[in-house]
Amino acid sequence: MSRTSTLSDVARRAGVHQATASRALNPASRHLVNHATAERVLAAARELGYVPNAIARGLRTSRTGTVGVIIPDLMNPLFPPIVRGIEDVLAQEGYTALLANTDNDEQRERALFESLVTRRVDGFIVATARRTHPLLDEAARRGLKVVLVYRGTDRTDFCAVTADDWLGTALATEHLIELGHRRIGHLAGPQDVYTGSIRARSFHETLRSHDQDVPAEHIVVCDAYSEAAGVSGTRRLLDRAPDLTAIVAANDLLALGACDVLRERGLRCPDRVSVTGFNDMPFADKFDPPLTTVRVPHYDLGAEAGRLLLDQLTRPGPHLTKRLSLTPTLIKRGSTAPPPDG
Amino acid sequence: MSRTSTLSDVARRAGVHQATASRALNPASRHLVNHATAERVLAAARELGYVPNAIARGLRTSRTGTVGVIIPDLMNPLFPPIVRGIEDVLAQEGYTALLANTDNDEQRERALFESLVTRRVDGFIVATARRTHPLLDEAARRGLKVVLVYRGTDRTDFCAVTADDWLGTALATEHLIELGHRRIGHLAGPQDVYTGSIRARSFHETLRSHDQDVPAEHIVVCDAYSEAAGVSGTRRLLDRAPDLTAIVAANDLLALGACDVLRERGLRCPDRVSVTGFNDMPFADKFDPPLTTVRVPHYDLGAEAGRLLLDQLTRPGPHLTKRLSLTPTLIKRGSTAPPPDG
DNA sequence: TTGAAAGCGCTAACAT
DNA sequence: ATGTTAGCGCTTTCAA
Repeated sequence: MSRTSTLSDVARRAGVHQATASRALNPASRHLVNHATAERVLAAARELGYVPNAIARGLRTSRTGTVGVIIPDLMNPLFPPIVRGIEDVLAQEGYTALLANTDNDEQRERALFESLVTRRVDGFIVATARRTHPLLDEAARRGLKVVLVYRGTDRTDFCAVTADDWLGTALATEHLIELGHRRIGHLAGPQDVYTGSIRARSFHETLRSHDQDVPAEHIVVCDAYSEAAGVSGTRRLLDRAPDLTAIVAANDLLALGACDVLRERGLRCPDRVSVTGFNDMPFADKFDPPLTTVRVPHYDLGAEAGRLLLDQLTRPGPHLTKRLSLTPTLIKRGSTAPPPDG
Repeated sequence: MSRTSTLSDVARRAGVHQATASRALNPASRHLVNHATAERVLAAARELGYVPNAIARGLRTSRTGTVGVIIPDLMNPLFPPIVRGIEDVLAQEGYTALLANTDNDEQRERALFESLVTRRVDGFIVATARRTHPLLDEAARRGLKVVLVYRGTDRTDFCAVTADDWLGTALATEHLIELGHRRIGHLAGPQDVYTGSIRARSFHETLRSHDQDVPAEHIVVCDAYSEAAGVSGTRRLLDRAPDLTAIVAANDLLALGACDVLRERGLRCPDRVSVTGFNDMPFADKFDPPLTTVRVPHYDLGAEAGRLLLDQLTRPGPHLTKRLSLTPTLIKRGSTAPPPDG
């Protein structure tokens, strides 16, 4: 392998000036070049195996055609579809997503964010937002273009695409009420995360609006959206309120943890205790029992977030702050049934 | 927000020349600078919120500190842990992974590959390899640094980290033999993919070495590693060989498809037909029935691949082609049991 | 220990 | 329709 060829190599071979070669190679400026000349340049480029250098172009144009996508945890199966939605939409305009997986670790997140800023991404899509989040504050301070996806934040100056978490939780809770449950508990997500707090409030309000009391011991806050957190949360919940006949979990992983504990304590699901999840993660229908859950259009969440960001990137001038909320659906499966004493 | 500040802004504020500022800011060359001066520069940088421009640096040094990671399908839960392993190792040396998700689409793969080459990544980790693969040929022609992970290829000039697929399949097959099965079928993966072909051959050889015949109709080749492909593959398999008492699936998704068909046909698993998977994907233990499968150390696969690539990137001179194989383990769960006629 | 100067590969304003 | 020129922000010889 010799040195990789550059624009001026192509220009020389085509017998034109560098600038002409540049114009010919760039679809947007090709019309400025004589057709025959352009052909010659294209041919030369092909012959030399010329690959444009995005680094050099980025330095010159100060646009890199990249977008930083910050994800809390790629192992959580709800995020890959969001990523795919983002990628598909961005690709339509020639943008590439640079994925950053923070693993729910603030250190890591800072480092990755820094690295993306250093790489001069044109914008960010953030799925790690907490209700108050230093990272977002700094992004705003730096004037970066940011769109939130899946999780909102307390600030109102960011575009965001979220699921209607309030509605989703209400659907799950009302489903249980309709089945006849009167002692329903809630495995809440972390309360510094928007989804965690809004789902908890929706649970509470929905029960209240159906004239059910919500004793404090019926709500337990988990410290992460993971199966392990669901296990310890459910243990606490059942220790305090052993007579619950149903549990609304703030997401599927927590619900899975709940099922683990029910099994461990010999409380059959759904015969003795019903469980609902949230997200309809892949294979939720394959579990034992199949999980009743709230389906969120994750792909579309990603796609819409991508569109919102593209809007900011491609349209000049100031922008409205748009907040989009997509509607979830209740998926009834085997993990919910009427209460035993129903 | 004013313009983002550059090295010369920092230099001016610290009252030194740009070059000095550069040296001070760069850990590797900091020792060339008077300690007090360096402090001044650092302070100035902090005050200005200076963020080095990786684009400019990359243009100058022709090293971007990035690695392209090409994944067939992020929705397949086996890949996220591989990615995490890669990222963790690369991060140790300051490299960043740029993820490219091809969605098993060759067009997409070409486009993403092109885009990564254009972005001048320093190397590639490829998990999409087929046994013969134009992409790899071109990468070799261009002299790119490439390490394969999870899937090998027919070429012998690439470093690769794979699981011992032969052993894994043998473990699963022998487990069924030991349970007493005498009519075992195989849901093979795509035969143009290394894992698909080696697992199929291992299945075949393992049965032969236990003096079992392998009629052609006991092996069905699926055209993808997906649940849907598993469904249609299993239908074909059972249509041809309805008396099978066990199925070795080439991966978990195919196994899931097999279970779907068994359920649809009223053949209870494992009572009537046992099923094994491959990979031990997340939540495989939660399925109904819990899936007996072969656990592969995915994270370590990724980590080792990262190390191999780092080696090529950071050590000068020519390199040996290393091929690493990691050992899988059989995980026995509820989807396997003695045959009904046992 | 620091400064001067060149140049990585490209695009875009300006000139012809 | 094409060429000239300057410069994006940085690192790195070379010179002082």
